[in-house]
Amino acid sequence: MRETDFVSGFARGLKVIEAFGEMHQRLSITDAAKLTDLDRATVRRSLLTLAELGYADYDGKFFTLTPKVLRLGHAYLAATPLPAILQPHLDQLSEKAGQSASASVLDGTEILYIARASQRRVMSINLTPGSRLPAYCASMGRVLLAGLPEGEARTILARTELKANTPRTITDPEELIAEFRRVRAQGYAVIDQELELGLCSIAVPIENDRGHLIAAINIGAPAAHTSAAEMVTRYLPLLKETQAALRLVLR
Amino acid sequence: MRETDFVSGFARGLKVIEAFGEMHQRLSITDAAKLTDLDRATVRRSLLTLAELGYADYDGKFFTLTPKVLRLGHAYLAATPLPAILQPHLDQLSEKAGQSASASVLDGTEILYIARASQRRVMSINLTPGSRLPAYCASMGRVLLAGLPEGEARTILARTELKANTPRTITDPEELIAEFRRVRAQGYAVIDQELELGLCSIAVPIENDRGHLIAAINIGAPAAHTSAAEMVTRYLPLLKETQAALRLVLR
DNA sequence: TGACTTTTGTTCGTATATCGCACAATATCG
DNA sequence: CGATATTGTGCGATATACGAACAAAAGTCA
Repeated sequence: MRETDFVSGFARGLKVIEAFGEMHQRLSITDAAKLTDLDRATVRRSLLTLAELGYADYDGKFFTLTPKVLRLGHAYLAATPLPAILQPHLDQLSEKAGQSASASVLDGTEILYIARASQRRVMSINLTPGSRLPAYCASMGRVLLAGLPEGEARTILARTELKANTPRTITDPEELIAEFRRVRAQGYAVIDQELELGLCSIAVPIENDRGHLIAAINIGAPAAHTSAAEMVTRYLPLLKETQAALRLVLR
Repeated sequence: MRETDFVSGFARGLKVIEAFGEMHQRLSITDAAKLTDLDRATVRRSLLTLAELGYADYDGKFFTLTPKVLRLGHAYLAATPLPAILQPHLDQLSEKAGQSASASVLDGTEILYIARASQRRVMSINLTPGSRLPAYCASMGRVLLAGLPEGEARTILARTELKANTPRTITDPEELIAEFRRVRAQGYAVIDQELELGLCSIAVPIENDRGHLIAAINIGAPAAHTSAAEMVTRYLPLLKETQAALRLVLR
């Protein structure tokens, strides 16, 4: 690609949109400039453009995103067949297990939920398609990272802020790499309250008919209800069953 | 706003992202140019920019969006407090009713799901936050349109493609306006299989403590399970209860 | 309160990058 | 293989980004 085939104004604008997130529903021009590391004048133009197009509101001081930006993200969910294919399988799985079932893909250092069948809400976090969690401490993340060449997994870990969400969280890169090997060998990953106290989950990889890893699915359950050890005996067969069914329909 | 405060390269790029959707998971440069009505060279630069940034994949012929674009849309869901505030109320509502409960806002001619507590999947369509439905034939859409000044509602209807999804769908603008008046008077809207055969739903408006309409919530149920008439007696009290609870916590 | 400092928003001229056109190259198909 | 459609490229005209300077608030402290 040539230098001139890159629209930097567009790239800058996308960076500005991403500056809104988690902790930043309202951004002043200066806030956004700091977060994006762009010039204030440039950020201002991007924000005014967003406002003009209806993607943002402006009260003269702060900018806020409008629901219209969901059109952008949703273009993916609507356009890609994967979530739609997975959904009914997750529904079935969730029903049989009596617990929430989800599917995710890897995006950088995070896993990204692309479909979910939720039973009762047990986590403090509200997960929906589009939600993200750090890969290193999530069961689906372990499975997805384990499916990568070890060098790539290391690179991703190096870029991750490995923080201990609970006392049980593994934060040592070497320990994680060892865990990935175990996951690869046994074909599933179990997380015992590493993300949130009281929450266990088990995940298996989803491959297409050519054996290429494309996603992961999991079942999450309250630790009070199912111990980490029980997760395997109780839910692994169901996950394997879904995994096998999906391998046949995914190209 | 001055002419020069608008970054057209950014606006064009966003238009290109939106070209992906529903029926368009894979777009060639020419496809995208036709859909966006932009010059091929321009679209090509935008697409290559998206690919360079990891928002799209390019196989030399077709572009596809990657999950990364969900970051953009999700910036809204993560940044705005409304979905997070609504979610637990919808969970409760859904549990009490034993049916799916959702919340949406109006975006142009469509309603946009911002939160959802789903029970079993009864619709052929898979709805998640970010999903859209035409406003004129959805219960929440009726409520949201009924909350607008009649002139605005007419304008939106004029921009809508009023198609009969089922034999029961109301497609006559005047009939719809009359229905909006009824909805406004009675404080709720019922849809009897206008969107999809076999599906009924009932919606109420959600106002903040200043009485300003900001969203709508609904309950959907299979027509086989609950007739349209039963929807009111069975679910309206629950919806009213949630509506009252939300009025107290929304500013 | 009022003068001073700091932060934030806006404007402007200019160097530079992007747009869109026309043409060239390549792929697709009968 | 020729016809048609699609994609890639060079170039002049135009629009945008940059950085600094200015204006306007907001904060600070005596």
